Amino acid sequence: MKESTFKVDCSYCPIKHRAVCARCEPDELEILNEIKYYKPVAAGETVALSGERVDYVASVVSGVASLSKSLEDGRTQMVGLVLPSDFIGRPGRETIAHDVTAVTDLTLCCFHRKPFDKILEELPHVRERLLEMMFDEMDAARDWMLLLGRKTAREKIASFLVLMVNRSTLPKELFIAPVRVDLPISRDAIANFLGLTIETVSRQLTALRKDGIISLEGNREVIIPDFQALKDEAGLSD
Amino acid sequence: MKESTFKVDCSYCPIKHRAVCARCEPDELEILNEIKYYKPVAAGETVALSGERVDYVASVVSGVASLSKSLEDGRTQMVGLVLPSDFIGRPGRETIAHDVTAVTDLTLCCFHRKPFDKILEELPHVRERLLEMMFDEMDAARDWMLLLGRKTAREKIASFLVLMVNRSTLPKELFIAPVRVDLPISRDAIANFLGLTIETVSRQLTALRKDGIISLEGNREVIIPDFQALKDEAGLSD
DNA sequence: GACGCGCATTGATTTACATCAAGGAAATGA
DNA sequence: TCATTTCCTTGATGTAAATCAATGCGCGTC
Repeated sequence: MKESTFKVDCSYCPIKHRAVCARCEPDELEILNEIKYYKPVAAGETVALSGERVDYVASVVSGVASLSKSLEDGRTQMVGLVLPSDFIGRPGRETIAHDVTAVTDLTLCCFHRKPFDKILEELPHVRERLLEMMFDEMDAARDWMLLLGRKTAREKIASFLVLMVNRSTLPKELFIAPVRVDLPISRDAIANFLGLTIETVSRQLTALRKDGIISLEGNREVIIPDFQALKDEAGLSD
Repeated sequence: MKESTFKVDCSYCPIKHRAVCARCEPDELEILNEIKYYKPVAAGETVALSGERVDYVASVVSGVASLSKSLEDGRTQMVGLVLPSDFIGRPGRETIAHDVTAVTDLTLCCFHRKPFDKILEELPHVRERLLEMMFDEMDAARDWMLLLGRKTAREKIASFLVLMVNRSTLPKELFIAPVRVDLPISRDAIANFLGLTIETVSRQLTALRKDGIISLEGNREVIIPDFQALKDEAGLSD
């Protein structure tokens, strides 16, 4: 099966200010451009499986992907939510230790792994930016550990909504109530993200609704009349 | 209060093969050496607090430290266990987002932060190694998220013991049963690490003992007659 | 329009772990 | 030596979330 892949010019790239290439000079972009190709992935499709060989690393240009790990009996935990500009893959290693799945339709800006490893040695701006992104990801992971280990179901849901708002809304928009967010993932995926069951997610969402903290429009849209009230429910620290 | 700090020659450094400086050439070590100082920290002391300014980054030469985050009401989650050769701090940023505490007496090999940031730009081997260490830490964090979100108390305890064995025992020694481990942290710290209470930790340890998976000698030493049996209890994947 | 299918909600019940409450054992110190 | 403290274990009880089990709702298909 031939994969449909193609190349695109960087100048109109929507993630050029945040992705791993954000700090690059034009000549550096030119070098990256030579090992790059775009790759669409349909919602629901597997991008890579744990332990599997992957011969590229990539930036997410558009769409949402999830990183997850499972126990043999099927219990699954999402260990990362990958949004546009985020980086997928591990340079210098052929395999990854988690599954990567397209949650929505996805556009990846892929770099062949071996030449990318070489570029990492040669282009300081790529390496610098990647290191910074890893530190940010590590901080987010630590916040998530606090959530998974110590927060109640209600706090988990509230934290999740706060995260969704922060990642999809400009800071200044937060002052214009009500805030609206479109949830990018299903109840089931939220449950896997928060270390809960789908039933608990559903119950806590309706509980927050009954308490007037949020209101729901359809299954995917959440309206938040008072963002501070929601943050208070989240136990702070995100 | 004057801090007691001092400098030490790198050639006998016990962590020189794994720390952030592991890939350095002699001339690079020389440069690092100029901004470095040793710093002892007593068990129980705080190394740094969340949000606080820290003017150094450091490698742990000996001892164990913990990274933790708390909610306002006191619930605490350990988000990292820092062992010898591990790196503490965030280059390029003045503050960190978690508390760092000395679990045992600690020896830190500190680098003044600002010159270290500069060195990171200039010495590719440091940057390279740091990036690799961050990826490893990220993988470990993801394993931990799976544990926190989806494992039972018994699996958590077993996973913790497996981790302790893997970090303190050479692979080939695992074939010589029984394996012995010294737990570096108290029950209370284990509870904070695993997202449990101290009582549950205690109960699960005695349950594993009664089932013949482990035996306990004093409060800190664990003997594992059959390491594979313990791994089976851990739900695999560590 | 009726059927099936995939998601989400809601209710009843169970259970794993937390919380509350006592004690025991080893370390520290007068 | 006996307090005192610190750390750990064990037991009784409570509870938050899981599990089990219907039911509802939108949506595409025949």
